Parts: sequence; structure tokens; C-alpha cells
Amino acid sequence: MGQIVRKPLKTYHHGDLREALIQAALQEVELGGPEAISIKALAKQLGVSQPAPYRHFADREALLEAVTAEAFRQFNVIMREAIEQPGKGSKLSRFAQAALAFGLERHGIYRLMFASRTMACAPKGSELHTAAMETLALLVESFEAPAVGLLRERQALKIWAGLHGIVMLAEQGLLTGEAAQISREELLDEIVEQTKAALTFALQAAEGKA
Amino acid sequence: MGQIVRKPLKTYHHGDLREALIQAALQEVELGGPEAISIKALAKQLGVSQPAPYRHFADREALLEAVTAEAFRQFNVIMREAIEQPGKGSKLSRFAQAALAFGLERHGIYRLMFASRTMACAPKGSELHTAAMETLALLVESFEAPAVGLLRERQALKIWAGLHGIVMLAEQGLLTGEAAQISREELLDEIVEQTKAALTFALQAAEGKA
DNA sequence: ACGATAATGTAATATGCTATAACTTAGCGG
DNA sequence: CCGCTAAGTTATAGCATATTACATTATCGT
Repeated sequence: MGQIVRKPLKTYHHGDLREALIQAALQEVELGGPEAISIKALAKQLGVSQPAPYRHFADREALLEAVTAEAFRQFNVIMREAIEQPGKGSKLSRFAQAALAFGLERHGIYRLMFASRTMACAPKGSELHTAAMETLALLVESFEAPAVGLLRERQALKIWAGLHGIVMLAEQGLLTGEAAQISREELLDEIVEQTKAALTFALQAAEGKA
Repeated sequence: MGQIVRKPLKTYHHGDLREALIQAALQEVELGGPEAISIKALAKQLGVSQPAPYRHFADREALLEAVTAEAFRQFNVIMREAIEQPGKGSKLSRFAQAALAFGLERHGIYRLMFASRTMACAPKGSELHTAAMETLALLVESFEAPAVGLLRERQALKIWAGLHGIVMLAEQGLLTGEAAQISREELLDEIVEQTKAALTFALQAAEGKA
């Protein structure tokens, strides 16, 4: 994670300003969320003039989009690890717990990924949208269940939604009150389990018909 | 919903600038989300000088907080109506569907309420936090189930989380693919139903023990 | 009524960020 | 070695936040 500042101490060209901007921006977002990134501040931090970033990104939005895409790629790596390295619980549960941990620990980045306008504006074929859809694919893949296709995907979406809701509500201080006694992790695991059960039930019902 | 601009056509004092700012801001947020509100633009729109709003709000953040609180109050009214007016499905289902509709239709405001830093920064006793907690109380109240206290609240949180996740993911274009064939409303109702079932099951288990 | 005072609004201005335009430097291919 | 292009620089326009000092209106006690 070494930060790229400059290669020699004073070259005219930076070396890889584009990448350096993305990495520095990621760090900023981690601390202060999407609204914390400032082209000017990043340029200063990297030792270049304010307009230099505009050589690589049309505007602030474009930078944000690139940063978000990178965030998704990093997220996907972590999720894949969670699935593949054997550990406590099912693949599905491990995916869910890892995502929850990411969402709580690195909430600035999480918000950029799942709660900013950037994603909403990303066109369907874009680098960003693609990376995001891969995340969902990973989740579905982690669903070890005797069902494929739409039925499984539907259950995956329920878990996905629940997971997302827990992260956001927790960070907004809306999981307080008596409910605070329930750990987020437990709550998520209950959702995972009950959804698995719902799938099993649906399959039995389908079998009964056939 | 008539917009307060000025009472006579040219008085020095506005009349109720504070309230007018909140209402105008709400409208802006509805269209363009939280980042769309600009003190300057609002002042111009209401026919006062740029610094005038600062008489009523310390800074932009303070305005946002007041707007968010107002949004929660409006939201709570709508949710209460949904619960109390008899209609399709259980109270719980009606609450959930109404919230989903609100989240999708008025997504700018929804994001302000549930996905901005404003809420995360609101201290516990604040007007804003209070209004938000009341929403949660309404949800729990709508849960017509033979269980009270922690167990019921835990189920309510699951639904709350799932609901929230669906709204956000849908708006971010992450409910696409084959999954798009499943309507958001159906998906939410499945979550509601399976969570009710989970509660029933938990109660039976507890009874078995006793 | 009247005058002090608080509440509210205005004008002028400092500061900071985005973004563009015109110019400069460095590296690379013919 | 020359010229082209990529990448960076300085200068500047434009816009939004926020503060300061000043002006106007409303209110309330006497």
C-alpha cells in the first residue's frame, strides 16, 4: 500500500499520476467518505499542480467513478478470499460476515460503493457497473444450495439486501435501543439462516408439486 | 404544499424564512439528492440575500439536519397512515410496502435520510435522531405478533434492514440481471413473510422449552 | 405612544474548490 | 535530430460557503 508520490524528487512528469490519484483518493474516502475528496487537496498531496489531475479525469465525478471501481475490485478480492478460505460457517455465511466487517470498518469506502450517486449514474456496460455485478455474482456463487437459477438468485438478493441494510443502519446509529443488545453479526447470521430455510422450503414445495 | 416566497411583494423581513428554506430545500433534495442543495441558490429562489439563511442555520450542515428531521416527520406520517388505514396485507406488510414506495419514488429524500453523513453525525438526543427512532418504533408497533420485547424487535430489524437494502440496491442498478424479473415488492414481501415465520418458529421453540 | 433592544436582512468581502485556457517540458518515433 | 504528443504548469474565471460590519423592522416595557 506504499503511496506513490514521485519517483525521483523532482521530475516534471509524475510517473503514474492517474494511479496515484486513485490510491490517494481511496485513502481520503476511507476517512471522510465520498464528499471528502478534493481534486485540489489530492494534487497538493501528490506534489503536482491543481489542474494536473484533469489530464487524467474529465472532472471530479470521473475520478470518483474510477475510485469506486477500484474499491469494488478490492472488495471482490476480499470476498473471494472469504469464500475460498475454509473457516467458520458456510461459504455464504463467511461472505456475509466479511462484507459486514468491510462495511463497518471501511465505511467511507462502503458508502462510496453503495450509497453515493456515483454508482447510480454508472451506465450499464461501464467498468464500474461490471465490477459491481461481479460482486453479486460472487455472492450467488457462494450460495451452496441444491438450487440454481432464479430461485437461488432471489434468496441471494434477500441476503444482499439485509446485509446492506444492517451496515447502513448500524453506521447511522439506527440500530440502537434495546435492539443494540443484538450483535450485528448475529442478526446477519439469522438472516442468512432463515433465508436458507426459506429456500429449502420452496424447493420442497416445488418437489411436492412435481 | 404552497411555497412560501414572501408575504407582501417587498417587505424587509421575509416572514418565515427558516421554514421556507426547509421546504425549498426538501424540494431540491427530492430532485437532486442531498448534494443538490445550495444555500446561495435557495436564498436567490426565496428572494433574499445569500447570507440571510445563516441567520437561521449555522452552516449548510445545520440546514441539512433540519431538512432531514422534517423529512423523517413527513415519512412517519405516511407510515402511520399506511399502518392505520386498513388495506392489503398485514400492518407490517403495509408499512414495508409504503416505505419501499417512498424510497423508490422520493429517492433523493430517502438518501438524505438513510444514506448521508448527516444522520451519522446526529447526536443521540437531537431532534433528528428522535424523529428517526420514532420511525423504528412505528415499524415495531406494526408487527402484530404474539411476541413482545427483544424478540419482536429483532425481527423488525431484519425487515428494516432488508427493506433498506432493496431500496438502495434497486436505485443503484444492482438489482438487475435475471434477478430483475423478481419485483422489488414481491421480494420485500417474501422477506416479511419469512421473518414472520422465523418469529413463529422461535416462539414455538421457546414454548417447547418452558 | 415611545424608545431601547433583539431579531432579521443586506452589502461587501475573504477563502476555497472546480474547471478551462494558454503555455511549457519531456520523452519517443521516424 | 526534429517534431509530435503526453503530461504538467501558470494564470484565471466562476461559483459556493461563510464572516463581518451595517441597516431595518419588530417587540416590549414603561
